[in-house]
Amino acid sequence: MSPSTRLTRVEAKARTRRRLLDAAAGIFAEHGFSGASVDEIAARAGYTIGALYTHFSGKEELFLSLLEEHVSHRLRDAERIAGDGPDSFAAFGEFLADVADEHVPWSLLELEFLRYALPRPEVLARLAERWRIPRTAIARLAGGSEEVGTVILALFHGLVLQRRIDRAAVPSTLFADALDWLSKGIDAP
Amino acid sequence: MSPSTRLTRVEAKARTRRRLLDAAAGIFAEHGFSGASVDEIAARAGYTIGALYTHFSGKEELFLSLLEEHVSHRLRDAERIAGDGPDSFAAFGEFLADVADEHVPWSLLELEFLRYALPRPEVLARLAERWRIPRTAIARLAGGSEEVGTVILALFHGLVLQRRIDRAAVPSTLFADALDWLSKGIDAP
DNA sequence: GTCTATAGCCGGATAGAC
DNA sequence: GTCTATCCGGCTATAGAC
Repeated sequence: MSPSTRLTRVEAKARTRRRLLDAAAGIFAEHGFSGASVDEIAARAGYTIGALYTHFSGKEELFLSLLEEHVSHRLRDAERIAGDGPDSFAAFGEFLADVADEHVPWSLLELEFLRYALPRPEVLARLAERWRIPRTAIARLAGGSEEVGTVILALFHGLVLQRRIDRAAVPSTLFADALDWLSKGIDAP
Repeated sequence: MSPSTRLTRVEAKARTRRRLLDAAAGIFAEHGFSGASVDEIAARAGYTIGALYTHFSGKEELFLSLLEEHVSHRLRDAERIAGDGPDSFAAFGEFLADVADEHVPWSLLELEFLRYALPRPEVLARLAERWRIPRTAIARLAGGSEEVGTVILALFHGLVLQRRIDRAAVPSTLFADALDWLSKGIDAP
C-alpha cells in the first residue's frame, strides 16, 4: 500500500507532463512539427494552452523532449535486434516490412527535423550521430561493411516513403526481395 | 526582324508565369513548402500577390507545376545518359552521384509536400502519379521490372538524405556501388 | 495548477480599381 | 495583367482570475 492515495505535487506535475508529451507525440505524428498546434496538443491531453505553458516553454521544447525519448527507445531496439545474432537477409527483410508502416510518422518527422537542423551545425552533428547507430547495427546484423548498412538504411527509408505515397507500388514483400537482390544479384535464381 | 518588339499577350503571360515559377523554386528551396509565403514569391519575381493569383490557383498549384518540371528535366537527363551505352547500371550510378547534391532541396521538399498531401486524397493521387513516372522510366533504363525501379528510386532518395546528414557516411561512389551490388550481389568480384 | 480571454502577428486568398 | 486594400482564419504566447 502506498502511504497515500493522493499524489504529491511532484507526482501530479510529472503526470501532467507525461500526458502532454503523449498527446504531443500523437499530434506531431499526424500533423508534423510546424503543422501541430499547441492548442490541439493541450486539448488532447485534457488540458488547455495555459496549463501546457506552465510545463513547457513552448512547442520547440515539447518536440525536443519527445525526440530525445524516441532516440533512446530506438537505440534499445537496435541493440536488441543486433543481439539476436547473425540472421539471414530474408529474416531481416521480414522484420523491416513489419516495422515499416509503424515507422512512417517518425520517418516524416525526422526529415522535417533535418530541415530544422540544416542551418544549425551542432544540431546536425547530433543528428548524424543518431543515424550512425542504426547504420552500424544493421551492418553488423547483415555481416557487411558500414557502407552496406548505409545502403540498407537508404533502402528502408526510401521504400517506407514510397509505400506511404502509393501503397500498391511497394508490396510488403519488396523489403525482403530488395535485400535478396542486394545479397545475390537481381538475376539470381 | 520580328513583326513587333512588343510581346503578344500570350508571350507576356508566359514570361510572367516563368518568372513566378523561378522565384518560387528559390523560395521553396530555402524555406520549404509551408515556410514559403506566396507574398515573398511574388515579390522576388517582381510582382505582387494579386498578379500571382491570376496565373496560379495558389501555392499548391505553384508547387505541383515546379515538381512536374523537375521530374521531367531529370528524366530527360537520365535518358540521355542511358542512351550512351549498353552498360546502363554503371553509367546510371555515376549519373545519380552527379545529381545527388543538386537534388537535396527537392528531396526535402518532396517529403514535406508528402505530409501536406497525406490528408488530401486527390493531391496524394497526383503525387503518386508523379512518382510513377521516374519509377517506370528507371525500370526501363535498368532493364528490370517496375519493382526494380521502385528499389532504385528508394536507394537514391535514401542515400541523398543520408549524404545530407553525414557527407562522410555516403561517398559519391556509393551510388554506383549500390547499383552494382543490386545487379550482381554484394559478394560478387 | 489550471482556467478563460485576448493580444499580437502572419499567411493565404479575394475584390475591385486602374 | 497588375495593383492596392482587405478579409478571414489560425497560430503562439501571455495575463490574470480562480
